[in-house]
Amino acid sequence: MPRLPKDGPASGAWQWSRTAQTQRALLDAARQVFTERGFAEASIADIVQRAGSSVGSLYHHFGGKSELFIALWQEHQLAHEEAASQAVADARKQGVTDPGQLFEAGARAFLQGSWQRRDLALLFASGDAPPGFEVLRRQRGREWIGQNDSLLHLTDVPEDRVYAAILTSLIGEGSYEVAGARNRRQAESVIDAVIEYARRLMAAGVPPRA
Amino acid sequence: MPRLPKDGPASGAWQWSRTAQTQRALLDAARQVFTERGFAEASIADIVQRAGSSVGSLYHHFGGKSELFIALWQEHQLAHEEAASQAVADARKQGVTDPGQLFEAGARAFLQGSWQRRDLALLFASGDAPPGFEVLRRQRGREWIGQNDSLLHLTDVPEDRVYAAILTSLIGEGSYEVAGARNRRQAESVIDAVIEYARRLMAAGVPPRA
DNA sequence: GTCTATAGTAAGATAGAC
DNA sequence: GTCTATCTTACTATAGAC
Repeated sequence: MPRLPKDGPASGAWQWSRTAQTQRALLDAARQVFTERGFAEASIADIVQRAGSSVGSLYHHFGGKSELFIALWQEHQLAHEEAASQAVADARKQGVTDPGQLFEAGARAFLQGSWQRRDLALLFASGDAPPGFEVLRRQRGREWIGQNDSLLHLTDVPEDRVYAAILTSLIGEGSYEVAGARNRRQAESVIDAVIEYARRLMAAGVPPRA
Repeated sequence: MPRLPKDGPASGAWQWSRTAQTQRALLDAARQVFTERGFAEASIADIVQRAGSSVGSLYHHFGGKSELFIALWQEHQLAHEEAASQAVADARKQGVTDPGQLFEAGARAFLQGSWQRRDLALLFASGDAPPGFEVLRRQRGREWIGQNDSLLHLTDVPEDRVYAAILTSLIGEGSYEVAGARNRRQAESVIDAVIEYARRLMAAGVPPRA
């Protein structure tokens, strides 16, 4: 089923590179197939078929099934984090200075993003992912906590790692439960609960050292 | 390389079934290979070779690579939970009645188990596992919380699920960090930190409902 | 530089003899 | 119950058209 060359760039309005189009088509198809069937069950053939592309193309642009999955995650993650950063910036503009409240604003925006784009949030929290993905998630989560909760000067000592890891997994688990909510109202209720737990955790800072 | 039938149950002392021996050999080999190379990278051929068994035997007893992995996890999990239950029972005998303190005793025993058997704890927290494993973990974690923290009557409403999920992932992440500690002293220090965070989380019970 | 078609390879799964 | 031989699937690599 070859594409028709007739349908090419007629009106000079868009000379978007062919590359960008192909990558977008593959990412969109990947989103469909991965969210429907999970990572392991998804087949490359299925993805490229829906994208109207080819196996070789996928390997050319992304390097493989795993890398395509990770690219999809990075896109999702970026949207999440931008929303959170924006929310923090807005709060700052309105005069909020308390780090706890700023973190809360960011976390709330982050979790609301999990409700929009539920499909992806559930996928990435399902554990059905390529080898090494969990490591990436942990790294990213730790970096994110480090940025947002700038009050804490997190180092590489285990006690700090535990704090960051637990805050991250709290947000992560919350994200999963939000995505699984039945309706918007329920999602908001879950978000409130998650924020409350985060507040408790941060209340007294890191525990005293030896 | 066929096994010699000569070496059978000579002195009637042990009539352990052949089945039990084979399963043990496969589980032991699986522990070695999975902890060394992870789930995805591990090959069935490698496992059966180290076990002195065969591919067909593995499929006969366990059903496949994934099921073998899960059987290994269940064994590990059982040991963890028995240690925790024992610790709770001991605390009760010594007159402790406060649910928070009882939970703490169980959680501490659980985390100490992650330090012994570090290899398995790291494996199961690495995310490199068969499809569906994450679902099993969540289920088991939720059941465990439900048993141990009997003060809370957890139901299936999202707010309760969040609480259970977060407490579970707190213990899970803690378990991972404990297993990655450099020495016993450091592990104890991490355990203290995790217990402290759990205490904060449980301090005020579940959040108020609408 | 971009993509298609196709062959190669590795490994998990299965069937059937013993 | 155990094991070998075989099958199937899907990732990987490559040659060459446009």
